[in-house]
Amino acid sequence: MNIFVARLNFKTRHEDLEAAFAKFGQVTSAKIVKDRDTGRSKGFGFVEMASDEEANKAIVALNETELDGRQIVVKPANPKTSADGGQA
DNA sequence: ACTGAGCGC
Repeated sequence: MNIFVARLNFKTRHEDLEAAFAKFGQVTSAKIVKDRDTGRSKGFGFVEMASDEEANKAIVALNETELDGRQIVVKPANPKTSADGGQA
């Protein structure tokens, strides 16, 4: 289950997401999206969990909650499929 | 160093 997390604190790290979601289930992967050129946090990230149901309740549990001193938005992530071509 | 809606190389 891929999870999209937005409105993160700019100093929040990937391990912070992993720790936050790991409290509700097993986190398979967690990543903070940073700027490719400067390396600064874009303020959002992605979390992948092994259990879909735990990920789902983790979303409703961590959505609009405070993380690292900032309220975050947690939603199911969209597929990375592009209109040009990618995943079929 | 800063900013604050939104989807990752």
